[in-house]
Amino acid sequence: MATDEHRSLTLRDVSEASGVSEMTVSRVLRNRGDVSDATRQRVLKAAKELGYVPNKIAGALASQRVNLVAVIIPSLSNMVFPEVLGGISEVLEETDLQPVVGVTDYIPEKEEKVLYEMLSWRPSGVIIAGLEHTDAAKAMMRAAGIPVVEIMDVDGTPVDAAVGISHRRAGREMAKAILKAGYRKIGFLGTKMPLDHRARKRFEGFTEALAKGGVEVEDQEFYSGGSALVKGREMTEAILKRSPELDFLYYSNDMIGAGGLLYLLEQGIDIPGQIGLAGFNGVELLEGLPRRLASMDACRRESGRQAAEIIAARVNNEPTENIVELSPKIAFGDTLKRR
Amino acid sequence: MATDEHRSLTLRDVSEASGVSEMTVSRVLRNRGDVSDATRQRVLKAAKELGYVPNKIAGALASQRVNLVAVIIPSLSNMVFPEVLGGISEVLEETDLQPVVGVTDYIPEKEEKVLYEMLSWRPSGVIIAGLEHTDAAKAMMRAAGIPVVEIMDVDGTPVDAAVGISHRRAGREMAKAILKAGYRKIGFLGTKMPLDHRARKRFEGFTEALAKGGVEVEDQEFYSGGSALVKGREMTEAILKRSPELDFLYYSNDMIGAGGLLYLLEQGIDIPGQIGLAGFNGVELLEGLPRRLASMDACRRESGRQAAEIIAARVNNEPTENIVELSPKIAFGDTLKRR
DNA sequence: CTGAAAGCGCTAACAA
DNA sequence: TTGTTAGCGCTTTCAG
Repeated sequence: MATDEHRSLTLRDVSEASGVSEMTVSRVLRNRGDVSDATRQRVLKAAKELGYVPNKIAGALASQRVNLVAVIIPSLSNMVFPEVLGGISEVLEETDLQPVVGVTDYIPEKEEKVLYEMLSWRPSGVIIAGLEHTDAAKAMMRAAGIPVVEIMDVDGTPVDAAVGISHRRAGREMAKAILKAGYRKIGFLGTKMPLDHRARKRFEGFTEALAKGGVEVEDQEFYSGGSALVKGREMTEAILKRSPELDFLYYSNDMIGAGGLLYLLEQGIDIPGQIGLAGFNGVELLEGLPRRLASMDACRRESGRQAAEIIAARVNNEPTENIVELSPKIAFGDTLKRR
Repeated sequence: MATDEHRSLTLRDVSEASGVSEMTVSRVLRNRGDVSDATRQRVLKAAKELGYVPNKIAGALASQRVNLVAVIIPSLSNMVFPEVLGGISEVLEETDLQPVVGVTDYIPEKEEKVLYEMLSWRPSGVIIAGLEHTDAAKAMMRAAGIPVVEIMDVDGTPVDAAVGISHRRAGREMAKAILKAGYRKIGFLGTKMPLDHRARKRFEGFTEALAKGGVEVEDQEFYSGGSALVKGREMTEAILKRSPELDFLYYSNDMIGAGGLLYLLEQGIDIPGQIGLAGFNGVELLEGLPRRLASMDACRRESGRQAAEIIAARVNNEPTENIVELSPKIAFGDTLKRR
């Protein structure tokens, strides 16, 4: 009584079942080359009846082609990244390429590891968030000899190509809008995340533009972990207790901004008269709040789309732009006075 | 002047650079078998200097082992699924297995395609959301000869193993709690999604338990697409305009429930006195709203964890439970009277 | 239109 | 401790 050790079906099984050579079976299954309709039908029938699933590992090794695109992002729970992914999928679905996602949790070492792991499957391209990577990671990407698109930031030098917004500029423009609206006592609330380079760059652009207007950030508040909505409330309460003179609060993301907004409304504070608010990201999720928070769209979906398009073009040896800067627009909502 | 056609480094390159046989290089790189410390160092040095990244495709073909676990879920934008993924990663990180995510958009044909695509890479296991799949998909999973865990639902017959909550029971328990609190005129608001089997089962359990109490759902309202928060507002307004006698609204997810809550608070309606509310999922994101919506935890993270544990055990030929039913608890929050 | 032969880059199994 | 040999399942290439 032999143990029925499991073994996947192979081309050979289909070949034997259909009485056609492995080579021809392979051709049928890939729609390559000319095959008579009669044999094609026989092969298809046999493959279906057996329940044959081709082995891409063997196929990839033989053909030296892998239809995978490595997509490396910091987090899935941020809502921002699933949207980027949506843009990527949308475009890749029209090609024979497939995205494969890796998550870094904003940790450089983990990014390096994920990248290594993914490159070892020899993907056709890499889409990776941000321009900041370890030297080893950059070296790997350069050495891989495949198209690499860094997304969601263009403030820096990409390994190969980049698509995204300038966070420095985003910070500057929000600062200008705030000054123009007449606010002068400005507080900043954000994540305690030295590794979120994009948030840092926004802050830098923000303070720079304020400085040009002769204004400084009066007070700051940082958090990490926990429910962003709750943290937004708590931080807002804390910063206003400490600095009641503030007339504007700039939040590093919409979620904490929304928490702050809800808190201030409950306190009966006049928004945007007494205090103005703005966040960042243009999170659709927040439509439906009592007031629309001022924000700035980070062009997430579009970043994904364009990155995927660059990969797809490069895979076909078509020329592409190397740096695509997208322009986020300010949404004034109901929490930032318009001028 | 030869064109510098790109070619990945191979074991052979490392072998030549270090003067050690390919086999030994392979051993060093995989930490397998005994290798003298001297040669190990030489190999490591050579590999690092060259920037060698192993080719997992060849490795997998030769060893017939792939350390990938296919994870197939309906959507990434639902917040629910990233949390499941979190649980999976958490457990798999302690093994040498790696999750690979595929998304189906709730479309059975797409699920079938994604599954086929992933199985063709010969993963070590499959974790897939739900118990409803096309016959072809079920056949593929059975034929794959690898552990398969269906998650987030146990109302049905799994192909192999299942981990999750009973949505029928969840619906029943919420209905009982509502009746016990004294509400009698009940409205239901949900997604227009014939393919969301879990929402359907909750609804079935819900009406069943109401019926036992001699109560029927008085009115219903469905939506599709758009911002859930906004839809929650709109639907709530619509259903109450049509059926002002309602004293309880059961939402099929927390997001639309939150929209409804915000709307009703703005209308100055007494919650949970005049109208009670409940959602489903226990979304952390919503903490921080003016009131906490009554809800029911779907044990998302835990489902992910346990599914991953089953896969990991099976890969090592260890025995496991086949069906794990998790028990969601009602969170009464501030919108459902307690009795 | 179809088939046979020769690998793709690595590892299992065995030999030294 | 190290090396040799023979594939893994498929596709490329070249011959019918």
